[in-house]
Amino acid sequence: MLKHDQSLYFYLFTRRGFVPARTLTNQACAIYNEYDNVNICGVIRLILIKEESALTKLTIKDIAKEAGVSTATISRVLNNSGYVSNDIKQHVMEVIRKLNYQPNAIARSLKQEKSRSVGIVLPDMTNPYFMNIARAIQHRCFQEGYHLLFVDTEENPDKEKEALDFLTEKRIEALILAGTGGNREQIQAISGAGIRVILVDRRYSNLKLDTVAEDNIYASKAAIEYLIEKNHRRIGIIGGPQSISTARERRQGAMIGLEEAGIALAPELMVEGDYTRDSGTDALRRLMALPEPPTAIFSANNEMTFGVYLGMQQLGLPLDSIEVVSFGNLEFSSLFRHKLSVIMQNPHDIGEIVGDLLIRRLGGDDSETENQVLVPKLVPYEA
Amino acid sequence: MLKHDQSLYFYLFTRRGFVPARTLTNQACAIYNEYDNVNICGVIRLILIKEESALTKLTIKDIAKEAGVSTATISRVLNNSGYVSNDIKQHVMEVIRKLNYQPNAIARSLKQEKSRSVGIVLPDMTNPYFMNIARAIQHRCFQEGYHLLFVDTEENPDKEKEALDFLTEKRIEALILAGTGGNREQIQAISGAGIRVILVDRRYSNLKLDTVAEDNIYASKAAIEYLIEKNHRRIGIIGGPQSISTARERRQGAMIGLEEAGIALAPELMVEGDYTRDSGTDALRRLMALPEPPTAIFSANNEMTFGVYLGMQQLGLPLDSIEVVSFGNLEFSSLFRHKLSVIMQNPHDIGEIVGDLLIRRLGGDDSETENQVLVPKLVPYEA
DNA sequence: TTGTATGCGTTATCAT
DNA sequence: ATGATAACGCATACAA
Repeated sequence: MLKHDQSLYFYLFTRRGFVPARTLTNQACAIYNEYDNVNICGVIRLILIKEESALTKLTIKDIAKEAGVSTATISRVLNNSGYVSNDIKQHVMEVIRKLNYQPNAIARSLKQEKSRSVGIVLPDMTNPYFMNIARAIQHRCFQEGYHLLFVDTEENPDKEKEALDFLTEKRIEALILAGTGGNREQIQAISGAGIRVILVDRRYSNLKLDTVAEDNIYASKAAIEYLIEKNHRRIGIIGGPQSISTARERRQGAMIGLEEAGIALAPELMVEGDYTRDSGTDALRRLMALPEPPTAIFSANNEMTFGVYLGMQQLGLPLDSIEVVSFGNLEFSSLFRHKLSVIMQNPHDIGEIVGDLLIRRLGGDDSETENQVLVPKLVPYEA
Repeated sequence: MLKHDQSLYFYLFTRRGFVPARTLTNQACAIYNEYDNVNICGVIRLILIKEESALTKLTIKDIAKEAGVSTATISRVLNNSGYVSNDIKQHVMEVIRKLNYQPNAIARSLKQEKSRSVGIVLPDMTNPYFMNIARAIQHRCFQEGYHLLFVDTEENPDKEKEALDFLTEKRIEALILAGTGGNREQIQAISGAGIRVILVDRRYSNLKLDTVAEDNIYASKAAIEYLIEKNHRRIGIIGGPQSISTARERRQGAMIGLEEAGIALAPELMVEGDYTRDSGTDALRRLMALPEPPTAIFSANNEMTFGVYLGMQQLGLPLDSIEVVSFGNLEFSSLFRHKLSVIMQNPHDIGEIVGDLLIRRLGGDDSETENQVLVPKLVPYEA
């Protein structure tokens, strides 16, 4: 129950006007407590009543009237623009605070023809890799007064198309895209319309767009070299969907590694998954069913690798019976004593680079398209 | 280079008007190729030029002029509202398609006084638990024409406050909140302003708001009972930050479990972490340093549990030397043969329930505040 | 069935 | 230094 001696505020702002809370009778307290039938303390109750109907509904006109000045002046105060005397400024700010006014960002956007929003289109919102990228970007955007409109395409080009339409209707000023591989024309069109597009993680050949991605070819090659150095000769390669650039590059890097070592490519050792867990399990089964199964595996992403281990378990194979090198961070690898080495990616760094580039581009930097490459490190398991 | 016989489209839509691409001379091709100095194939180039400057800049007036009707008619076609003859409708849609017009969602929002946006405030964007919730909600929202404005508070009440201010300025129609525990007044105010608030995962006592959360007390009690049944008597309890409702409830449930079994609460066995990995490692160290260390541990979330295992490794303890029950999904648990049981949470289900409730509320459902509770299941490890 | 005109809440241009 | 007012792009009440 509200007890009047608990009040930290001097006034209750009710529909009947201001009531000095310190002088409230217990009876009055009872009435306010009835108000919405919740038992909460005085401070909260006070604010509950005060805010009611205010927040969100007030316009610059209300403030102007209350402050006895024009809307232009209010606007100038809000934006720190033009001249406005200190007295009036103080007074206006006081009124704004008192009435708890918040400017309408939608109207502002319309007038300024600037949405101050950035679209970010990702293939999987639940994947910490992408969300670590996203978080770093958001952090930077928020600082600069931009906000992110997220859409998850679930690797589906049709959803991606919907997402892109949606975002352009929202008049995003820039687009961050880890694409499905489709919708090239639309992406090109968006870029052509003056919306800055930054590709992240995944490239589009033939599209001249800012890109921040990892050197998949180099890292995959290094992974194969590592396995060869450990005397493996039959290496299973579990690749991803070839519509995605990272999968193509990782496959290519692996092949280069084998080639340079003078090891003939064995087609039966190259299987294509779709970056999902199940496809990893399936790939392992196929590999182990070969007359001469591999002694080591290179897997193009972490989900498939997880599937590989689940597969080993299902087949009754010891988890260290096969040496594995996998792209992507695998949390549990630090707990394993198994033969699992990972190619650590840097989602946070990628996000920061994208964020910086984004802010630069939004700031009007029209210089040549950039192509930033990060080199992920191979982390061998500790024996 | 663009070769004119590669063209799949009949026309190039340039600033000089339509140019039939099939009749382009090689010289003309060279010119177009110079256009932005990118070597791409004819089809993409075509679209590049076509879209340039169009998308995003056109207004309803342009369409009206081009179609020879009034803006009102265009609006009616766009919204399927009011009467409009079939002929005109067809014609207008054709013009829209031809010019690639997309309505300005910002202007529409201002006019309709509906942002069609929903704020979602989460403590950690990189946590798959929350993102699984978010994804289900987003899915539903997208279907219904709403979009989500995400903000990550990083468990910081100050950032949360900023986020809430930001979102109300964007005139969100509803707010989904997994809160830090602070900002009660502001949350109450938002609700009071007619913005529907739905709490998810974490409750706020005294705030009468729709809530969808898990039965942490029940599940924690069950966890303790499970351990007791396995003859553990010294059970370490690693709790989370008590400002967060889930942490309070999990602690309370554990205590109830012990009490009902007639086991005295040993204060030295109850340590408080902060839901982070490091704090889990730290907690384990403290527990194992006791004169009489626990034989089992109940951990209030998955991150801390991971820390616990890292700690065991650091201390040189076998990972199965201590029986553990942990809240939250731990991916690797399915690969472990260790004594790790988990309380599986249902983020996707939570998201779906929130999504349904949200759409109902946005549809004007003003019925009594709802309090939905999901019961997470204890999944014992397989010996 | 279609068109005209007004206003949504701002900002910015022009006066004063 | 401050105020009046015209847009921004769209939806809608009202006229025709």
